[in-house]
Amino acid sequence: MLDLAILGVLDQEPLHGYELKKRLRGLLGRSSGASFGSLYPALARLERDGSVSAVDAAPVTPDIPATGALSGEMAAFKARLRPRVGRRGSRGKKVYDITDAGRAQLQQLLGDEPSAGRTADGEFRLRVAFCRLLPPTKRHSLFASRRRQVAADLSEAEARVGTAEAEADPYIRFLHQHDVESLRHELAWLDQLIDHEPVPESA
Amino acid sequence: MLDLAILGVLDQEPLHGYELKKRLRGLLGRSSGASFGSLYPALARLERDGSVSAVDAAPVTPDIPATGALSGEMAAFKARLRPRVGRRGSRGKKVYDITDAGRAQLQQLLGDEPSAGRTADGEFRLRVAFCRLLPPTKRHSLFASRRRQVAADLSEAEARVGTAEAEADPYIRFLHQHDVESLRHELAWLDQLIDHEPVPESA
DNA sequence: GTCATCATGTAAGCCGTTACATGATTGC
DNA sequence: GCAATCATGTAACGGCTTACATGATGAC
Repeated sequence: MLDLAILGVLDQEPLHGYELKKRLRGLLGRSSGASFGSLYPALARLERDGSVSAVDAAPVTPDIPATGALSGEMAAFKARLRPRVGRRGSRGKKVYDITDAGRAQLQQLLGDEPSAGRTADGEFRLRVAFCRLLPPTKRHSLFASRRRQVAADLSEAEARVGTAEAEADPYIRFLHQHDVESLRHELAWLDQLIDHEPVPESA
Repeated sequence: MLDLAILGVLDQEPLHGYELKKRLRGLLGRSSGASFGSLYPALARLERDGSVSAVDAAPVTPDIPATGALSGEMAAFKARLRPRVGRRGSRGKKVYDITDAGRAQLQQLLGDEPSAGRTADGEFRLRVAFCRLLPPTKRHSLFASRRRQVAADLSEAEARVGTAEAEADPYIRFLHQHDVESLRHELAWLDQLIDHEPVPESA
């Protein structure tokens, strides 16, 4: 799943690991911010497999041709001149870019049916995030399948409200109530997503 | 975390593993339904540690004294007589009950501060579910700390809406929009929880 | 009698977190 | 110069899932 996330993000824009991690946090959405301990090994592996290629970010400033021995000081000088541009000195950073093989792998990861049952929460997020890469049919079936799952979960959750233990304990009741509301909200959101799609005639 | 869940559930009622798993599914809420592969070893460990005690559910029917060699058939016979009482034949089931040591451990697990950062989603659920076991002060600080976290997450999520990538891709936009709404909803829910509490004068 | 469900367990292996180790850059 | 942040990695360890193995019970 990390592979999917990495390839999907790099497909938009080449990035180095540290920056990638920040993007991933936004995508995987709180809770699961892939840690360095998993991210870097994953990048290394993807590089070995040829799915991404790493280039050591330019050790000299790109704008000005190297002036011999001064280039190092020049970089520092320039950095001091424009402190808030966001572009920090780039020595030592490894910028990763997706390769054709990587794009193929990404397509394959996205295409693989989520094996029927219970697609992990985070995985669905990812698939939605990279929806643009999917053909409309797959997109639709992704949403539909998720909708079924959420609807089923909602039924279960509704059944739990009004149970003996829910009646007895106000905190449990709060919990179940929140579950129901969240699921209803997610269902409505999914319907929005589905309605937004240009419906494919053949499902 | 599994320990916490198991002890908390058993604190309400002795159960065998299979039934326990079902309860756990309701508590941990979709996604994470502890599997047998983790549940049974956990129960075994808790038993070794003396936190729970297991009794093999009565191998002979309790109502009728064992009639020698016939007891086995008797159980089957009785089960056939009342098929829908819910009490199924109980041969081989191990019913686990929490011990005093277990209750102490449960209190300790609940009492341990969630170490500041990012209490996993599921852990918060559990702590809420077992709130009744907490003194009001701890309860309040649990809610307050969670509220801070969610509020922070909400800020981040709001910041992501209207970003370049969000503008470019409708699916990303949907995702971020949903994040914001969900977090707002959770915040409102937390406020309900907090308001519901008899406010302790000294925080 | 056979199939689904109930019920309990073991073993292998993935996946990821935590902790550790290192070093450049920048702000003060 | 010093601390904070940026940046990249390694190693150990842990927990959970998956798959496997087994058997009783109940419905049809």
